[in-house]
Amino acid sequence: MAKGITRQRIVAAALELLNDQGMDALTVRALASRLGVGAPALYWHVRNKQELLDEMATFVMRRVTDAVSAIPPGTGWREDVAAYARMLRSEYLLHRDGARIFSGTRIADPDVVKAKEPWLARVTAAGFTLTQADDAVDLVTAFVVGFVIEEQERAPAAGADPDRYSLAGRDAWLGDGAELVKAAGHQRDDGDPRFERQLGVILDGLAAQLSR
Amino acid sequence: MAKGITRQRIVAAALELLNDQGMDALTVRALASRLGVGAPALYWHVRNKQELLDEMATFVMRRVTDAVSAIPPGTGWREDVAAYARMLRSEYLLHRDGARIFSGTRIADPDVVKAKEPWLARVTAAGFTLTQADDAVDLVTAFVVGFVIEEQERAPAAGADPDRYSLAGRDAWLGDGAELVKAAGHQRDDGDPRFERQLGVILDGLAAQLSR
DNA sequence: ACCTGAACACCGTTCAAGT
DNA sequence: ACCTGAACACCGTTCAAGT
Repeated sequence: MAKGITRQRIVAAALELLNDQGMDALTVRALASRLGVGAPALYWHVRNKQELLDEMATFVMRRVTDAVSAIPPGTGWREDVAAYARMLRSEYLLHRDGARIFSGTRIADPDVVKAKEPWLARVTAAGFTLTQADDAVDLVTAFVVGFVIEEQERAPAAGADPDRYSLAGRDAWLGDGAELVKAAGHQRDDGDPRFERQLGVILDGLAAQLSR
Repeated sequence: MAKGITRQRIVAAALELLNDQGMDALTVRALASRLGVGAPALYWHVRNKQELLDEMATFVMRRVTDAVSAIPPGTGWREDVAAYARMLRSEYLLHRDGARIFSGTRIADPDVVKAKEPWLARVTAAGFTLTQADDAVDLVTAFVVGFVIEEQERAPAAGADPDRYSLAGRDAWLGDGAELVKAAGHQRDDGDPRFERQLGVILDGLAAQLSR
């Protein structure tokens, strides 16, 4: 029962392993032993590790597009764009080092790419040109990738220097001057509210394209 | 003359190696042999590879902040923000896999972080709150990181499947339907104009915060 | 068709020992 | 103080051989 390795089971196990142990522990050998086979066995089902990563990213993106597709029509472009951004972020956050690992991989399934179609249809119907709508997806995607990479990087890395992470420690590290930099650090709130504010800026910028 | 290894020389050589050979070839051993020493020698000057990467990223960010600091005052917040975005992108583009490698590293030099001070001063002077200015830096940074990761990923990876990269090949891969997705692919222009358009959206969004 | 065993050519890092 | 030689515990991947 432990055998009968399939592509899907490999991908599922790889995502579990990533969550449990993190990026560095996601090795072909560790993945194989979790599946109860030797490492070379995986190469029967998958060309190489990169193809495995692509498959993992495709799985995650499928969840994003499925969720976005489930949104009822007529909610307005702003909510459509925001929903995509939020789903992408939360799916990345679900997996350790998700943004770092999945960005820059290639979607392996055409259906996942094609899922952009209704999204583009809605946004263009709202008055955007096709190029503007396409830019909007890319802009939001780039923003989320960059945002979550930073977010996950800042995660509690065991054994990190606490002085660099506490506010007082950071102020001391910075030394004299730079009052605005320090004040900004103190006001800074992490996570959802910051994400929502910055996403709001992008949405406002997109809205400005309509009234021109 | 080949000896006398110093932290600076190590970082410089590492950046050269990255440019010449790419991310996967940036190994401690290859770096050491380029410097004419054995691999363990580097561990006298640098704690581990991560510290080396942090130092490389700090070097690159110093070039960005230097360039931004050189901008004469009074050019307006919009140009200040745009200049930062453009400098960050071009410095990343200067190094193979730059965005991927340097994102999620920690700045090692407080002076580089403190260089944000005049930038924050100018942007707040233009009417933004400190939180808005701080958000603006982060938003632009996240966008550039995400954008350039995608941009460098799409670079001519030797031995890639040309059918996935040519427009006709992509259309065939996509199969039937998804006319908007295909049309968007055909209209798509890469590089500078796309970057400028998307940056413009962000700038418009920031401008909207002032008129409220 | 699917998997194992053994091997190849590497990694980052440590540590005693040299100068 | 700075570097070498040798080693440790790993990597991703290949390939003949088994079933």
